Amino acid sequence: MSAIKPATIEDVALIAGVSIATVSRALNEPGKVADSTRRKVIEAVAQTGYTTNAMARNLRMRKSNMILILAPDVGDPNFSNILIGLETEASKRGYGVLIGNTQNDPSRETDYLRFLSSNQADGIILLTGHLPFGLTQAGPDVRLPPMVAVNEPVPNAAVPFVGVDNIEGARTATDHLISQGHTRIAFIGQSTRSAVSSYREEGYRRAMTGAGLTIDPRFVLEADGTTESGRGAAERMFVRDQLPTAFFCVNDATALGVIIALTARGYALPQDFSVMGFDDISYASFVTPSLTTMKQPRLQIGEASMELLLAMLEGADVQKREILLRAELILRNSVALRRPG
Amino acid sequence: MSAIKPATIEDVALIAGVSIATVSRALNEPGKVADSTRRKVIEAVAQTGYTTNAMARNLRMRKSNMILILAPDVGDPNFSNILIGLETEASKRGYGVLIGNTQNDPSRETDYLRFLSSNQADGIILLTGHLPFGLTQAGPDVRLPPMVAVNEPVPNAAVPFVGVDNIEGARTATDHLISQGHTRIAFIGQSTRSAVSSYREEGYRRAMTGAGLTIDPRFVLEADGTTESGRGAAERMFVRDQLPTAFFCVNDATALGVIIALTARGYALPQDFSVMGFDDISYASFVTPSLTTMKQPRLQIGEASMELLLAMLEGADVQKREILLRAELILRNSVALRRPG
DNA sequence: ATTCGCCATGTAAAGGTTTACACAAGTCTG
DNA sequence: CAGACTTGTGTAAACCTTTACATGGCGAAT
Repeated sequence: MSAIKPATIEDVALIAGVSIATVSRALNEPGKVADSTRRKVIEAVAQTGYTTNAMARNLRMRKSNMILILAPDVGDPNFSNILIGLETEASKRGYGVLIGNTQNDPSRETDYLRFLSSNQADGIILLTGHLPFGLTQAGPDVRLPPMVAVNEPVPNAAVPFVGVDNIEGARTATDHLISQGHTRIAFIGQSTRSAVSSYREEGYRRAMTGAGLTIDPRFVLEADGTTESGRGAAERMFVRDQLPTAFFCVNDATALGVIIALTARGYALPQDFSVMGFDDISYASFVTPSLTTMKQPRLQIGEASMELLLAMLEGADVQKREILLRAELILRNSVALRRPG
Repeated sequence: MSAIKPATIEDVALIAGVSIATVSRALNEPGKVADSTRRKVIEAVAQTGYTTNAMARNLRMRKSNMILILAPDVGDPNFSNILIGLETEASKRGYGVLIGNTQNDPSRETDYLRFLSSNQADGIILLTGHLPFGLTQAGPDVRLPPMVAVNEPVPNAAVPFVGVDNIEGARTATDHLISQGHTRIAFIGQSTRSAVSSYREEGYRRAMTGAGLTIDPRFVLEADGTTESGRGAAERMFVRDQLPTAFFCVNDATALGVIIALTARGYALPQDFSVMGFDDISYASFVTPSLTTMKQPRLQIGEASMELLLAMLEGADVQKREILLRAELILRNSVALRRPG
């Protein structure tokens, strides 16, 4: 019974005894068709096992119902739940999700744009923090395809953004350290090159200032966000004569590096030092001591950004919109009351 | 200069002064066209910024150059590097990768099949360990779409499989414990329901038998592969009068549970007990003690499975092929020499 | 000089939809 | 009861390619 060729709309029309136009309408705009004929069509569809050929539909409608996700590293633990959120929301709305792992390689970024130019994707979710190379190349005045930046905003471009409120989150984190009695609090992170990092530093500064604390400039150290950089920064701290009692790190990976360095020096955590991260990556609860951190609402970030992009595709006129979600304080064991000493 | 409508092959033909057929040939089968006209076409393409409309091509060629990846949980840490491998290989060959997060929900599994039936995907990479619900529904004799099972083989179906050699890997792991002087080695895992687990148990048994060791049946405990189940299994062990000196766990999550249970009971690891995992998940090196385990070659698994699927699509007649890759022993700190006592 | 074959190109069909437009048959309205 | 409007359906164009087949020119072989 399984036909070697899949049934087309014509087969259905023939069986139902109507024209192909009516079949199309019966399926897509049921209201525009008489009840009796609609029933005949439905019956014929069931009989043939017809499914509409998406290629033909897409060609005709100039729309693929497909979204391209560009990420520098699909394996990033920060990425997975965002991806689930993106996919869930897209799927709910009948869209498919196409992934592009760019590794920050300009040629790959450009290559993936072919999905757009060849009409295989309707829009882009951008997790790279910059426009794909092929678009920046085209000059500043080129008309951008529908897209939404997630996690990392795109500098100098009117791209709607969805992400966590880094300033507010960093402030909450720092406030937590302050509430535990800490006053000499270091910030480990890189503010010069990464927008995310500079927002988190800003939150740290506001919390410190807000609490009437002064920031010792020697307590603000560069680290590029890797575990290794966190380790190195903590080491550099120990050439100072005065030490902080707490470290607020730009992200969990950095915090992990700091923990490794402090542990290696024989300190007991969190008794001797408190360490705070940001992100709540998947293994934050498994390190020793388990990491007190700010949890990014990744699922919601994914859902919200896809929702925004689909709204744009469906004509909603989103200009320079920005959606900031709150990070949540996760209390674990790497932060403790400052020792009375 | 940016046309409101993208250029079609007809525009190019007009400018180059040839027919659209020649343009198509110049681009797709350069050998079949005179050098001089090919140059004219290339020139015209550059001038118009033409890119071929993939929808039209796909419609005509009945091929989408798109692969659907079905996974129960895209966020699984085991999944990310496989995904990178899949994507890299696909991209290299000009294919796109579509993801479907099924959460083992039959309705979602069925839903994603629409990508196949509507010609939006040419084949499936299956990480779920079972046929998508919509296909099993269709009866056993239904012609399966091109697909490759990864990580978890599909029972009772002629689906080519790519994954790690679990028997050999588990044997290597157990041999390592034996080489450290252990003789009372427990196996924590679930063999009844999961094929992967039963292979790993088989490897464990072969290693034990091969070394002339007997397996105490009380040392083989059920655990469903979660951290919590590992913790529970370890707890149940302690109602016995005799204890093992080493635990080989079906995966790292389980091993982590065992470590947590042992640590909570006040034991020092690895001095008091050795614990071995399997998988080398991303945070295996961050737990305390860091986990000695078998590393799955995830990148290669991803690449090999995509390679196989694409070969099938391009006509290679792969019947019941199986590609098994070797797991690699990763030495860390959760395994030590058995204490002489 | 005829035939053959090859090469480069053009013509037109096919792929499967959606939808603007046309048309016929009712149903209202005045 | 004529005209206007509504409702349901059909016809055919459009979406943009690829490719089977036809054509014409040209060199080689007979």
